[in-house]
Order: sequence, then structure tokens, then C-alpha cells
Amino acid sequence: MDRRDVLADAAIAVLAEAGSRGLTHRAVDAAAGLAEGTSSYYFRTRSALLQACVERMAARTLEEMASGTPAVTSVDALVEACVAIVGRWVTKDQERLLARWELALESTRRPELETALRATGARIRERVADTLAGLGVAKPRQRADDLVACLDGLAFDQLAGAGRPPRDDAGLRASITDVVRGFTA
Amino acid sequence: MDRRDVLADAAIAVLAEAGSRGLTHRAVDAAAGLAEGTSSYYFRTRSALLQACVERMAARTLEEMASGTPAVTSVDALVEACVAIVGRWVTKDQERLLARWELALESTRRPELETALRATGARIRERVADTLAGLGVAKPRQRADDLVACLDGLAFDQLAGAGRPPRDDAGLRASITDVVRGFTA
DNA sequence: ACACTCCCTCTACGCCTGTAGTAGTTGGTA
DNA sequence: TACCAACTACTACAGGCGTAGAGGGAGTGT
Repeated sequence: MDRRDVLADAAIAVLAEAGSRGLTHRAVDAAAGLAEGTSSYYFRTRSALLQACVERMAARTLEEMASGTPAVTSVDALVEACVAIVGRWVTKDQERLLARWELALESTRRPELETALRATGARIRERVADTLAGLGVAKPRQRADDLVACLDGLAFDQLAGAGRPPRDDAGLRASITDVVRGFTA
Repeated sequence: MDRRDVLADAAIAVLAEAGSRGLTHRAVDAAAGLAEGTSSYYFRTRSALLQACVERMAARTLEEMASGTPAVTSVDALVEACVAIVGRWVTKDQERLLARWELALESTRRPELETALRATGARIRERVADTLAGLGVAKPRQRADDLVACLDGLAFDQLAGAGRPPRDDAGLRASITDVVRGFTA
């Protein structure tokens, strides 16, 4: 794997574990198990490091999106798909999610991050909008934006908010059923 | 006003403007317009500063909650109340909101923050649960948690996510109507 | 007038950070 | 083999950080 990708992955891990404040060149070197100075050679500035994180995350997400998602042809199937995604977010992918929120907050102050972050977000929402349109939902674009935002909110609540410790799968399904119903009624 | 409160308010402002990384004793002194060293005298460690932010935000929020919120006796009124709150979040209160997310992310790594943060969240959710119960909604407690999480997600999307630039009030009302319907149907 | 106490300001210190630059190493080319 | 270019590892340095503690000044009781 490309050195840059290894470093970007390490940076994402550091971001999730230690936050934006802990993201230093030296911490990334250590996390990647590479010699001190390596990350500062590949990404001369801290801003470059942050951008690398965003781009790496975008690449991984789009890649996963491309490799087969089952078609959703009913509201029930949509609920199941959402449960599966959010369930994965709060368990296996929680590192990536935490890192994304750190980056989102950072993008508030760094326009260069905002662009890439928003482009990926738009791609995902288009996909969801297509699905909603296929189900005959009115105003699918707006509804897709809202649905994604709400699922994100639910996940945030689980991982960083008042909702910890995580509820079980059945609870998650109940919550998501309510949300999806609101957007598909 | 108590010196500590002035400093905590300044720290919250710094947090919103410069992020967790920008929150330093010296930055807080500058933001508060006080002599260098002041914040480090009142809050000897950075962790103490962070805790002061959480407590100050909690105090302010509970205070506002106590000073009259109009009674909500219909679903339409609930929608309007939510629109008003979220509308305020993304405009006048965006500083506080940004700071809260920074602190929430930080609380992932600092158990001492988690306690206070969660207690306030619980108080708010109880209030919402009472309102939902008053409307005859089933499982009001769970629904209140989810509703708050979703509204938070919507706001995050506006301020730090893919939803920027902010939509107008009518768009916000449409989105919230969908969300609330899901939880009250 | 004096001493004492408390509150605040300022300074000092060692540590860590971002970033640039130097030195070394590898692999290809003639 | 001798040379060169590109890549990588390491070092250096100025500046900023968290934190502790010394200094000073206002207020109070005697």
C-alpha cells in the first residue's frame, strides 16, 4: 500500500483516538509504526495532513459505495438497510465516524477541508435520494438530506452524546423505523 | 459577574472559534480581555478549564429551560417549538452548539466531562418526554431521546456538515415536520 | 502604623509542536 | 564500476504550551 495511504489511515486513527488536538506529525509516525519525520516529509504541513485524512476517507467511502449495495424496493427494506448501516457505524466503523466528526468541526474553520468533505456527502445523499425516489417519496432530495442528517444524529448520540451506553439492535431498529416513517409517509 | 464565569464564557467562545486545539490558557485570557495567567490561576489544568466549560453550559441551559417554555398541547405546536429551537441553534446559539460538539467529542476521551454532559442531556430529554407523553405518544422516553438526537443531527448538518449553506425557515419547518411526524404518528 | 492575609498578576521552566533542511540510501543508467 | 537522481530518515530550531510558584498590592483587624 502507498506510504501516503498508510500515513493517512494512521492519521485517521489518531484523530479518532486523541482528537484534533492529538493529531501531530509525531503521533502519526508512531501510530503508523514509521520513523519519526516520515509524516512530516509526506505532508509538510498539518493542514496537508488533515486534507489527506479527508481524501482518504472519501476514497474509502466511495469505494465501499461502489461495491454492491443491495437494491431497496420497500420501506421495510429501507429500514433494514439503515439499521445495518447505523449499526455498523456505532461498532466496527466508530473510529471512522469519530474522525469524520472531528474533521467536520475542523472544516468549519478550514475552507479547504469543506470542499472535499461536502462533495462526498453530496454523493451519498444523491444515492439515498435515488432510493427514496424509487419508493415514490415526494421531494426525495430534501428528504434524503434530512434522513442522512438524522441517522448521523442518532449515531452521534450513541457514540459521543447522551445516548451512551449503546442500546441493543432492537432499540435501534425501533428508532430508525420511526425516523424512516417520517420521511416516507 | 464571577471571574470564573467570565473565563468559562470566554473558553466556550474560544472552543467554538478555534476548536479544542485552540483552547489554551493564553487564548482564553486574551478572549476574556484579562491579564495573561488569569485563566491558568483559576483553572490550573486544561482539564479543569474543559470542565468549567461543561458546567457553565449546563448552568446556562438549565436556567433557560427553567424560565418559561410555553406549554405544547398539539403536534403542530410541537413542530413550531422545534423549529424555533433549531432555528435559534443554527443562528444565535451556533457558538454554543459548536462548543458543545467539541466537548462531546472530547468527552469520549475524558470520563470526567461525560458525567456532567450526560446529566444535562438527560434533563432536557426528560422534559421532551413529558411533552410527548402529554400528547399521548407511546414510549415517550425513547422517542424523546430519538427526537433530540435527530434535531441535533439536523443542526450539525447545517453548521458543520454537508447541509451548508443554511436553508431558509420554510425548509427547516418542512424537515422538522417530517421528523416530528415520525415520532408522533 | 503595622502585620497579616488573600487575591491576582506575572514570570520561569521544561516539554512538545510545526516545519525546514541536511544527510544518507537506494536503484537505475552509462 | 562511477555517477546521478529521487526518495526517505533524521536533526535542528524557533515558537507555543501547560503548569507551578514567586511577587506585589489592596483590604482588614489591631
